[in-house]
Amino acid sequence: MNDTKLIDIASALGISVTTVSKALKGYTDISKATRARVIEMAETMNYMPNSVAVNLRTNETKTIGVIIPATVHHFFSSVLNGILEEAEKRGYLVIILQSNEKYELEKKQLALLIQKRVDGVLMSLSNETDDFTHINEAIRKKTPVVLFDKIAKRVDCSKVVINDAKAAYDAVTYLINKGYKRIAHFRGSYVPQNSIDRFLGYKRALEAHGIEYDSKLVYVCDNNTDFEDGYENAQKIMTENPDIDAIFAITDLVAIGIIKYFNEAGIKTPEQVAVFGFSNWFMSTVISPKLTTIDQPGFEMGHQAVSLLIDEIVDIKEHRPVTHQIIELPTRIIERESTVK
Amino acid sequence: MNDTKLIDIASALGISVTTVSKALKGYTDISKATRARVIEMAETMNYMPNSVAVNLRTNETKTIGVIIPATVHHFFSSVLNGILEEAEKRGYLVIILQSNEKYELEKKQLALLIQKRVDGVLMSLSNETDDFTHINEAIRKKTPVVLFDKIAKRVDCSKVVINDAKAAYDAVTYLINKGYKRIAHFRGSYVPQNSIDRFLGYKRALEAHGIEYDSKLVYVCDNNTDFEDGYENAQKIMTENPDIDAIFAITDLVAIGIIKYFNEAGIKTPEQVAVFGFSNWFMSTVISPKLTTIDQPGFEMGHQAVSLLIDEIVDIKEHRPVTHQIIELPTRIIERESTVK
DNA sequence: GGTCTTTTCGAAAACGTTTTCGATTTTAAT
DNA sequence: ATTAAAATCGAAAACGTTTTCGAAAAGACC
Repeated sequence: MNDTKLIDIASALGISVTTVSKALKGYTDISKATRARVIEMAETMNYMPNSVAVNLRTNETKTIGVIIPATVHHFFSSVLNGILEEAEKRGYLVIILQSNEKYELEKKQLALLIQKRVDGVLMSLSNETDDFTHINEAIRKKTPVVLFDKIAKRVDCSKVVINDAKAAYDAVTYLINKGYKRIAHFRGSYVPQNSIDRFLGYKRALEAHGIEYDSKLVYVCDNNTDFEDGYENAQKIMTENPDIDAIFAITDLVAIGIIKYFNEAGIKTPEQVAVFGFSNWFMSTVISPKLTTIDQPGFEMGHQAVSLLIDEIVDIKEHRPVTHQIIELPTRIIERESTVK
Repeated sequence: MNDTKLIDIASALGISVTTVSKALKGYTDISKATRARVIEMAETMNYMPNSVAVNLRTNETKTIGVIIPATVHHFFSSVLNGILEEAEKRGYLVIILQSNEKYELEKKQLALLIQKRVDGVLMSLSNETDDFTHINEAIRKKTPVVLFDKIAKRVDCSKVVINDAKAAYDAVTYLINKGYKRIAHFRGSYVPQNSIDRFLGYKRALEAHGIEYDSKLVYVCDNNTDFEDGYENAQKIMTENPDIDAIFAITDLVAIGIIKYFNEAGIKTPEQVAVFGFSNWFMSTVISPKLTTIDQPGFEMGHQAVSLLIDEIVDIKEHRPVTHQIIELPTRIIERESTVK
């Protein structure tokens, strides 16, 4: 009920709060004897330091903020798990905020986190964000920021990403090597960097292997209900371009929508049309046929992002020079049934 | 870089910090004129109150803690979204912790949150938790706790739940009415209340409709990898009890594991064996056949839990008597393909 | 102009720690 | 025994607010 404070221990022992504080924190100018007494008394009185007071005095909160653009789902839930695990390991708490892909909200939330005196913030940008002064402002105020997944190249801070263009290039190259020739792409909307990069990777892979790029084979999935998008566009493409033999989808969810339509329409996967996903979401092993996809290491991304951030926090604290790193996590092709005849 | 504080505004204006503070907080004993000057100066100096100092002085942090037992996935991601949305709306930040179904961790994390001086905590219990003194202790220390989903009946606090027993009863009754006679149950482990209640609902529905309960038809899924559990137990039950005609699974994920095995083994769903899930997880519409399930309103649950918690926080703050409520959210059967021949 | 009320402001304490710096005591050295 | 060095402790300031309470100034009234 009534928390015990330093002064309670002090008066119970007839010594000063200074001595109690020092004893508890292991200062060397306290005798073994009194330290032992303090520690024991602290235990019996069930003392727990008041974090808020400590925060005020030490000017650090052992808390980091996280801003993610979308609802906690699929890929971001993996990232979040990685973040939570690593933060816990390093003794930090994490405050989560969702910007819902809105720039204004993202900006407001970042300000809120700084006001809360978090020691650093992790963020993945909203689709709308094309002005980065709020982030630069945070960095200028000595609140370290590290960006992950949806980043801004122009912001000078640490980042952890995958190479979307390369991953997409690899995927399409894989399909070409497997003998597929008329490869469609179900892309995302036009703004986010990921969507653009994956599209570019697709296009370059085609061109690099002497296959002419045909814009009619690119369908846009931008309803934010990836699954439905995949389903409907699959239906559409099979009437408009029935001669395709493979689809590279921007997301596993889109791919699963495609497969579902194919299953219902009696279109054989991969015999008639192969399907390639992106992310290696858990469900891709459950669907039939199992989905070939790109493994996007969300958990690892969360891990690394926290690690980078906390390293920077302690560097700043100890007045060491900070160095910004860009970690590019490797992706790899997970070959399953949806592309092997 | 260097944040402006009250004293900066004060000295810029040649007045006291007291006056500045009061002006900013709308105290009535400050003249219109000086208030205007203060507010303007605060704006131009870009003043933002130091939350930590405010927290210390006011003894509240406008922050709530959330402890969930499992990794942010499936059902809990919906709850989390509901929590985040409602907390944002009411001006609270949220700190997330995962207990990984471990009692010791849950206990430690609760203590951590209290030490951090969160204004309240939301928790869903770990599977291991059968001692509730840590929770009672928190409540005794005037940190309100509200339990959701995986609750303990014996703890005196607000709760938001579904009626697991009734939902399960309804599900099994539905199966019986559909003509299924030999209905198995894939249950969860023995400790969590949900698991118990769903099992009891299953058993009661059988008995209420003149079907003898057969303990051999109950399989336990307690590996925390629900999907695999479903898959393996499906394999097992078809050799041990090949005469079943339906399975009521404790979770959509278990159900999906079952369906996956059936699909691979050539067992027709629902013709040979019907499958009934629980939660109405998004993926249940993607699997073939689409899964009949119970809709469990996770998002709404998060909403209500936050609402209850914050109401209690302000009641305590204003010294009003607190009243504990138990909100039971309605569930409903979502009929899909896995149970209709 | 004097009294009384209202308006407007600020000094100071408080929240619970941490840390500097000096004071006192003990031990070591001669 | 004297002095120097080491060990042990505590007073006080500081972190940035909020809020109480009293004081001063201004306005109202006769």
